[in-house]
Amino acid sequence: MSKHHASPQNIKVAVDTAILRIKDGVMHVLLIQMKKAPFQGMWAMPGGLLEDDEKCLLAASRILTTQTGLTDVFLEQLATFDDIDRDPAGRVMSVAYVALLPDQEIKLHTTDKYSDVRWFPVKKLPSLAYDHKQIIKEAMERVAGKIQYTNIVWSLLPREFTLTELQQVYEIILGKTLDKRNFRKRIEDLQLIKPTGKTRSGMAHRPAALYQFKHRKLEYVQVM
Amino acid sequence: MSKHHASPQNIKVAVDTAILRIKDGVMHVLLIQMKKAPFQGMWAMPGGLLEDDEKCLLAASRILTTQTGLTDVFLEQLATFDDIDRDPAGRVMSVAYVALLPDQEIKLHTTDKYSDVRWFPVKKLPSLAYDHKQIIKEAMERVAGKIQYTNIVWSLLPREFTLTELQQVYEIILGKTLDKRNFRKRIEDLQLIKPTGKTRSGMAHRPAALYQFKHRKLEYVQVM
DNA sequence: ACAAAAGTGTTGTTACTACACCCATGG
DNA sequence: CCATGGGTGTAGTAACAACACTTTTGT
Repeated sequence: MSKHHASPQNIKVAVDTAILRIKDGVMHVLLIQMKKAPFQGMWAMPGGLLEDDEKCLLAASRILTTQTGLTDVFLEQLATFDDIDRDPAGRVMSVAYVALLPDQEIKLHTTDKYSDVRWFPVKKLPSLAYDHKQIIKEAMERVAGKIQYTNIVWSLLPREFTLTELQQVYEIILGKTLDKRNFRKRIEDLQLIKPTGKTRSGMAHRPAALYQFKHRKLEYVQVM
Repeated sequence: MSKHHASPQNIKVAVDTAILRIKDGVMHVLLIQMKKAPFQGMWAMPGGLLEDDEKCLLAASRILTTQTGLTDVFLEQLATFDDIDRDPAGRVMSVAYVALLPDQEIKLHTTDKYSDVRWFPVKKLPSLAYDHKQIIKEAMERVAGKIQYTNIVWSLLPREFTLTELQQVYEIILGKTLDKRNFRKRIEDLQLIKPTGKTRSGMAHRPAALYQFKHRKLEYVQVM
């Protein structure tokens, strides 16, 4: 309803982005190390206060591009976190976003705002500022849920990939192994991907056929 | 990350609640009619600006209680809506919530803030203020999705209910008819409900056995 | 006795699971 | 020729879909 009272609000709005990617067989999240008190030396998700004329999604996108240089990736709102004392500096609520990146070389852009930027396995997080531990947990739950009834897995894979790579993404996110033949049957039935005709050779085994997604945008399909 | 800049923000935060309930066989949403310009005479979801020391969930709960007098109902965050010009009076973002109520007599509390309060079928909405049409649409999608993989259906039913009433809730939300025998088999397998021993008589047909949910809180189960 | 909703089983079909061997390549 | 991961089919089982009649009550 957004009705206006006489008394002005004293609430600030920040946007934080959980930037997720699979690396070395486990899910990683991009964290920055903070320079200033009260969280000096601690790690946090990249984020910042929202500008007056900026949509949250745009702010999340800006944060993502600043840190990674990437633009065309999966990005969606997760939830808004507003515990009264989540920020010791005052009432700051965070509209959190989730970004999913393919497993590729990413040049991390360190800015002078932070003392460091790094990928951390989500299961081995350092001590985090604010309520970011909770936000990352919910981001993971969102991904694990959504990979089962949508095609978002495309966002975690490069344009061309092998069936084994596709299967590994599912195995990592769901935390269980899958039967190769049953998995391939399932994927074929869904008709989400098509062979590119190319193969990936150079390894000491039979070359794997490369596939690509027919559509690289969110669709709803019962995968598992 | 919630870092603080020198320039103060000029963004307000409101909380709006989509209060949903099944009535006369279709989903209804509670709307209030606005008194003031620029949306005078138009309808909107109840809501209001967030207080400085108030959590969003608490604000949503307060809104719900103010309008309906109810307290112990399903209430969860939906999403945050922040189109720059969603409110012509300035930058006001809305943290939207969804409330689900059982189909029972509800005394609506009209306050002098609004000129009217009413239930509207979600498929026959009047002209709505702000982006509330979109918010209600997303609320409905959330409910339709969540009823399939959780037990939230309890929130739309009274404490005691018949199997037919339970089935009707699914049929209304999913928008399709279900086979009675298959439905009952499914529900029995899930073990979410138990018979109360009582029956509902007084109608010109065989009395129906009454059931109740074992747990009236959110659980994850594949229902359909 | 009639109308109206409650309650109840079986069968065919489809989807899922479990499982093992040959293939193509690089070293 | 050996090591490595790529690629493929079948059979048994479990889940799901389709379907119709009898029961109990109120009028």
